Amino acid sequence: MSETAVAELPRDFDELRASILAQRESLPKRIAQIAAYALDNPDEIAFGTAASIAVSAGVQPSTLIRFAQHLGFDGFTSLQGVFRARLRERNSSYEERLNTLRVGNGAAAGNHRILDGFLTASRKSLDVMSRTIDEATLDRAIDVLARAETIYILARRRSYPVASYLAYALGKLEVRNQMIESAAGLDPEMISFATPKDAVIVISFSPYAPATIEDARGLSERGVPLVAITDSAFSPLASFAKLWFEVAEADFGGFRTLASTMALSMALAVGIGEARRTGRGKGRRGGAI
Amino acid sequence: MSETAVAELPRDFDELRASILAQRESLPKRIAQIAAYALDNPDEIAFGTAASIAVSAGVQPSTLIRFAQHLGFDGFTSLQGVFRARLRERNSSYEERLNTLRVGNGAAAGNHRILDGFLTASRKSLDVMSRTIDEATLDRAIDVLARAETIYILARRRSYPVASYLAYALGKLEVRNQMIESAAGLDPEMISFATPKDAVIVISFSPYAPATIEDARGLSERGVPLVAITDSAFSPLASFAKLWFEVAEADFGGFRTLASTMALSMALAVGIGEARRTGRGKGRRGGAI
DNA sequence: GCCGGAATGAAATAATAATTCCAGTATTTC
DNA sequence: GAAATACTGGAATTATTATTTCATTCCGGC
Repeated sequence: MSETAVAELPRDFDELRASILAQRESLPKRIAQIAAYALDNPDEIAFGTAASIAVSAGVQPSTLIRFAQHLGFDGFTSLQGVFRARLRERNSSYEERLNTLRVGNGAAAGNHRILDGFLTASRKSLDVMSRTIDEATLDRAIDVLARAETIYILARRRSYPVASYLAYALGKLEVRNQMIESAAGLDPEMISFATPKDAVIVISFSPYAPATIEDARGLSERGVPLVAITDSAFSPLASFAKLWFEVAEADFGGFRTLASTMALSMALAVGIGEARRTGRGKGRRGGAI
Repeated sequence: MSETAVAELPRDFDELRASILAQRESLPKRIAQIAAYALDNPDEIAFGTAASIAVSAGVQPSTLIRFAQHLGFDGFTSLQGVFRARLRERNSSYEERLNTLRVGNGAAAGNHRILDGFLTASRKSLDVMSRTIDEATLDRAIDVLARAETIYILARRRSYPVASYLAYALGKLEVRNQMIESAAGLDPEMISFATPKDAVIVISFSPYAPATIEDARGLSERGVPLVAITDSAFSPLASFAKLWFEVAEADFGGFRTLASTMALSMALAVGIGEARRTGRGKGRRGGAI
């Protein structure tokens, strides 16, 4: 009953692990059994019910509760919370930081905070892309684009900077490309030049520029291969582009970064360049699909 | 009540995702709302309870169950199972990937390696900026720019995407700005409008675009305050800009990233917006459209 | 070999969460 | 424009799951 030197309760998984290891000698047999099981099968603890875990670890449910209480928790549920937090933590370590970096507060360090916010948001975007990018899509996109006679680039508003970078990089790599800009009002003619032998890179994020969507749809209907970069499976682009990347950019103060979109674009450009140089995409059809 | 042709139920997350996408057009409003939420916050679904998810997605718990049934599951619990399975699997595959990245630095698939290179280079650039940015310069630059009647933006070639982003962001923030583009050949006139009451953001990296340097020099000589973003103290811009940032972008395969330049630009834009809103930038708030 | 205290197992209970039901409201169809 | 149908919100109900309780067993000291 009395606080038998339970110290403080572990707040995260590492602390919990350390706590278990520290007292493993002095634990009762069944508790030790659960402790070993927990460290070996953390996912089971995170997802299972007290009963199911008990069965698979060969103890009674009540033992699980006693185990949790031994560690200083008030029940199985809060112990389980730590195991779950461990799984989500991989994703959300930046969230916390971004939340503490609100734009408005703190007059003195305000500007530095803002920069810090964008740096953090950019890093987060990059990390998310590291984890979620689909290699197969990347390979196929580069394959399709490397085969194209002319690559049309279609992006407006917030995505326009990416388009201009792509045009620059592809130009440097001597890949023929054509930006479709809205300024001059020549878009319809430009678009009419595109054939199924060409390809389009289209970039648009919510709220989608209507002109971009319509142009993309038109091109798609005429059989021009489309590679889209967009932000969700619900994007209109996702519905009619054969190949599309989902890019989740973090934001700060309502302004989303372009960090991972940019990195992806650079990779596309260089990948296309490589494919052309090594002949992977030239006239040879029937490679990888 | 009868089995209304619900097809087969998704066994893993990818199938589930595909299933959602396939019918997204025909889903009822609230169901679609949950569908979007689920694809955006899969972790919430994996760990939350029906009630907690319902609150955070802004629907009723019963809607969640209807959503699950729409997809062919017999209830929320079995739907949740798919989200949990994904989390377990993703976890192991993420660790796998990290390992292969460390090990097979050269042998890995070409295109993925390229993307990875740009992601890494971008991260590195951000880290460098975190460490080296000069707060005082940032504060002063934002102060100067917030006072300007019109902000002129001057950047070409590789830096042009940054300029176009700045123009977009400042526009959003209702800060009057004017890009100086080379295309139309109107630059001289545009530049002639600038007065010491305005300010210029000029961005250029080695090899510096001659036109940018000349324009910047001209503006500087006419007393227009200059804020420069460039890559070294030896840059010509550093010599005649009162305020300048040194930005060291990492590169991959000879292509430098724009990650930290972009982050800095976003911070400048938002910082200017903040300064205007809070009146820090003198009294000229009416200057914007 | 017996006693006291901790540890354990098993079942009862309390808490929590999923599901169902129904009334009211939109939306479609004829 | 009316009827039918589908959708939604909210509370009631049922199921599941964590926790508590208590009788029993185990184990070291006298």
